[in-house]
Amino acid sequence: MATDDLVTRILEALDDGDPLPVEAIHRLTDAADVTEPMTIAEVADLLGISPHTLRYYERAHLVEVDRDANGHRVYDAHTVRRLVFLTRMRLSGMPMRDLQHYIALVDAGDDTVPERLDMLLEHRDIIRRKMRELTLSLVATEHKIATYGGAAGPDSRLS
Amino acid sequence: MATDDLVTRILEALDDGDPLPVEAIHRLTDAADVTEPMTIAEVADLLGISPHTLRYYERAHLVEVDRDANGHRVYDAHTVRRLVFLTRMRLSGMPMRDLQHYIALVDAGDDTVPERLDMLLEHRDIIRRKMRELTLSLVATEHKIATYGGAAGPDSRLS
DNA sequence: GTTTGCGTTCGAGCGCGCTCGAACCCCTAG
DNA sequence: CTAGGGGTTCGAGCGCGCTCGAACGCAAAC
Repeated sequence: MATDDLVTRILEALDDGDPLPVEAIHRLTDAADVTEPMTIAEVADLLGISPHTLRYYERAHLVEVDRDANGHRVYDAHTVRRLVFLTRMRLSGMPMRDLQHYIALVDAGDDTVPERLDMLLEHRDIIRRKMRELTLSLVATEHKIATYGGAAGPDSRLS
Repeated sequence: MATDDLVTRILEALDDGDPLPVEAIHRLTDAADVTEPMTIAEVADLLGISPHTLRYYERAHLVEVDRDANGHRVYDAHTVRRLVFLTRMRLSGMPMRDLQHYIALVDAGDDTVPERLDMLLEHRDIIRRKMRELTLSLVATEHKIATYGGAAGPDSRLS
């Protein structure tokens, strides 16, 4: 139900033409139902990042990952969910430093929930700000496209 | 009139709560009426970047800037407008490489308009994609905020 | 039995976009 | 006269987030 709600809101938010939100939505929903342990290649594929990066995240103490008898990494559902979260935060620009801090708080127990909440609120504002900046750039870009595409008027040499 | 149109569309686009689009809109509109030559400090201030970065952009051949009798940079309206454009493109993630290419095309004359248009179209798509990614991250972040803020349920230890 | 493929660890390297420091110059104010 | 403030050039350095290569291990396929 929570997932349904999420997807609904996402679909509402994606009012523009839809080149490829599909993959992203898959990442969101599919990841939620992960139940089987996964290999590094599978997780990398799911998240759209490289195995190198996954190992790097582990070295950075963002996740702990068990090994099988051969010493190969085994990603359980909990770890995968954390990685989905981390990947999304990275994608929206949260620095590694902050994620390391956040994860340290998570691992430190429930007492740190207020601070985590603060971080999330701040990050939410940062995302909103970025979206505003992008909107501005988008409008400017579209304006320039219209200028070039329509009448290549006196503005054409401005930039 | 073009500016009015732009601002109108920007205001429409900014439907969310408005912490600080003001400064950005100022950058857009104010920059359009630049008529006096400016110093490097003034331009840096206008664009919200450092004089160091402005010199760096010049070294990278994104702009050419005249000097006064003392060898100090003098930014004319044309150059400032180009820098406004460049800054916006940088802010929306266009790499230096691409901007260098774009500017080379601009300086190469009108024959390159189609290629420039292609670049702009591609960049527009990239911006849209980024906005979709940000939307997803925003929804996820808000969801987590709601979870933490409301009932710190069984999800609280997930991440 | 050897090749192929996927994994491991470790440390080094890289590309990007600035960012800075040093040494210098010129103008103006006190 | 001198001190301060803002500018100049040049090259080097940095922080970030990966990204890669080397050397190795194990296991299934031929």
